[in-house]
Amino acid sequence: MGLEITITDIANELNTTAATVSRALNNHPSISEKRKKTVQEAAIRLKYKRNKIASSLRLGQSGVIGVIIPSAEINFFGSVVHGIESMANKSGYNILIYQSNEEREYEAKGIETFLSARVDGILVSIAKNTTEYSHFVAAKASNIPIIFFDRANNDLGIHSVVIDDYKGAFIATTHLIEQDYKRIAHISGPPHLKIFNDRLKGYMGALQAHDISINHDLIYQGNVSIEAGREAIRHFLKMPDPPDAVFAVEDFTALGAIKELKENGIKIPDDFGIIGFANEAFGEHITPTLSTIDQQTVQMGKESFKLLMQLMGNSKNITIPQNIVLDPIPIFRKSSTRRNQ
Amino acid sequence: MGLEITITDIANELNTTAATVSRALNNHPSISEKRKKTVQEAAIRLKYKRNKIASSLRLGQSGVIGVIIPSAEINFFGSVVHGIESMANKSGYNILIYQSNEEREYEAKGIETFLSARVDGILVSIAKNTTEYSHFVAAKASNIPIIFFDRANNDLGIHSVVIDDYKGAFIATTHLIEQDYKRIAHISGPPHLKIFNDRLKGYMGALQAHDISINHDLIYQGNVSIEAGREAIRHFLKMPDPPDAVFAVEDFTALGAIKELKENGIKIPDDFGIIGFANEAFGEHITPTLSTIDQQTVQMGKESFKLLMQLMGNSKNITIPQNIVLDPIPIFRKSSTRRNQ
DNA sequence: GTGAAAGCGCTAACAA
DNA sequence: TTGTTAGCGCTTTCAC
Repeated sequence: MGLEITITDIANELNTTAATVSRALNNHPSISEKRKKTVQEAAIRLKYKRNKIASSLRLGQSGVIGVIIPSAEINFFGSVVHGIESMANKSGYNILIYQSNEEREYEAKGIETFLSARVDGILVSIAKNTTEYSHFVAAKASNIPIIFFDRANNDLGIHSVVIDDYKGAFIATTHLIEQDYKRIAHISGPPHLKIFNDRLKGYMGALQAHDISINHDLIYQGNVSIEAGREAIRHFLKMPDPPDAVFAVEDFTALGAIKELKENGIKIPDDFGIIGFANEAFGEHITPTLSTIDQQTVQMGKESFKLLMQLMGNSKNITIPQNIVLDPIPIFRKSSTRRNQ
Repeated sequence: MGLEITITDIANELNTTAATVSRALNNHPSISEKRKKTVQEAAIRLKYKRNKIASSLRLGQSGVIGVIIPSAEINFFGSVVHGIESMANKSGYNILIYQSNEEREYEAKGIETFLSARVDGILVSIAKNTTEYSHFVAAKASNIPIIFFDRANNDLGIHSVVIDDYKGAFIATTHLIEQDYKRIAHISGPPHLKIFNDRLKGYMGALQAHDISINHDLIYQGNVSIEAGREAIRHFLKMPDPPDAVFAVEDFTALGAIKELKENGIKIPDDFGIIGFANEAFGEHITPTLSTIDQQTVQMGKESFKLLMQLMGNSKNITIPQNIVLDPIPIFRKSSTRRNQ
């Protein structure tokens, strides 16, 4: 550093001033075309690269968006980040990534870092282990546009972009009903997380909508993992009157269920139907292929950025928290589609 | 903006000067402990957040690393980014993400953006469609530390961190030989990409090392996809003397091969052995589980950042390009492990 | 141990 | 249409 070409260098070269060069490079209307041309040429010739740091300091905006995700290793977030970045890129914004590792401490540090970096907006998917939200409240108080995506909290007056978990679960369960399964169970996730609780409610809502009474023995509470799926099936198979279908809270749970059922010689989908949630990549490659609910990850990223753009444009105008809810997309594959239908 | 608290505000509050406050906050040795304490307290009380943009401008370094990846949606890169970010975070650096979408044009724009943002270093995995490298040469010329990871080009004098594709392919092929498969084929990728060519060479090297002659009819050139795997198998099965095992250049290709073999009623691994490359997530969940070569993605991210740190520390000292080569890790599962062994 | 003053590179109000 | 001047918030040299 220090040896970089500045607009002053260009100005000296052309016997003019930094102000004129700045205006020419920024396509200011009051600069003659001839001037613009000579300045552009000199800039290229001297290999000038605008110093965005100086520009940001002067303008009071960085052109950077901060994104906090639990982990870049999780497919889902990579996919959302893809949506965010591609949209942001079109609008001239860059994306700073921070991983919370599912811990509140890192999450709070991420907020601090972003505030310090003077990002123009923050996108967050809340860490699993976050139960205390003052860092978000502080961010909101400091007046920076902030939006939750996927893992949101509606009690903080913070905008959010999520998918309709209730609806997704409702669709999934209804599908099992329509496939003529009679005793439909649910493997749920930790109930303190809203997304999982909504899926449980969607399951119950679908049963009720079809006048099927809810049997709490058919609801197994797991912790969203392959092993939880296996445990649930082991538990169900011990019952005198076991279920003949399962809506699993998440694809990995569904996968565990499938593995356990296959090991017990139970035929899927003929004797047992399975549907998951998330549309993980493996779903279309396992046997049987897994029915699931797609979460519109890329779209979620794009919508999140779009909403953020609105907030950054006129944060004063949007006082009521916007909660954008995306439609889940059902993907019915073999694990829940009976041949004899 | 504009209403943010600055060190001048703190200085006024404490009847001192910005210089002293700056020094106190930066733990400068010549500031008394008492001063430091009062300044820290005032900073917290006034909710001061250091303006990193101003600091960066003054210091001539941004504390930001630019990372260019083909797409955040691809698992592999999410995983590497995870490694980079977690390592960088520990050293107080932040990560700017840019997606090339496999196009040279975006890649070049990413370099421009990063140069303009005055990032302290750049990490790139080259886009598939990049065949002209002047943008990298320009970056190198402008003296910014730059490193390729995974997809590298050794002709530009640019440092790189990759895995040993030759060795991985050698191990995979040797494993098939040791499992007593007799006619071992290879489904390769586009030969102009070094990583795929290295795997082809590793396949051939392993055969030669075991005194098995190379039969070019057993090398099918595909384009790294599920469909390519299927096509290859269809092609092989038409042969009068078809192969009894395949080392596929990549897991998705192996997956296509497995699907096609199963549909033809061929038993894996008894009558046909398969091994892939990449350790994609689906591999351990399909039937049969897929043998593969792990690419050490997280480690690759960490090593890349570590090397970058060295370059940023003393770029003058390292004149010879460093090419770090990580060891691939074999993962042998059912698709290539015969029961009768 | 602290203050005064300058400057990083850019942009914008004001003046001409 | 262009130049002058000031200042964004921070750090650092030099002086005391």
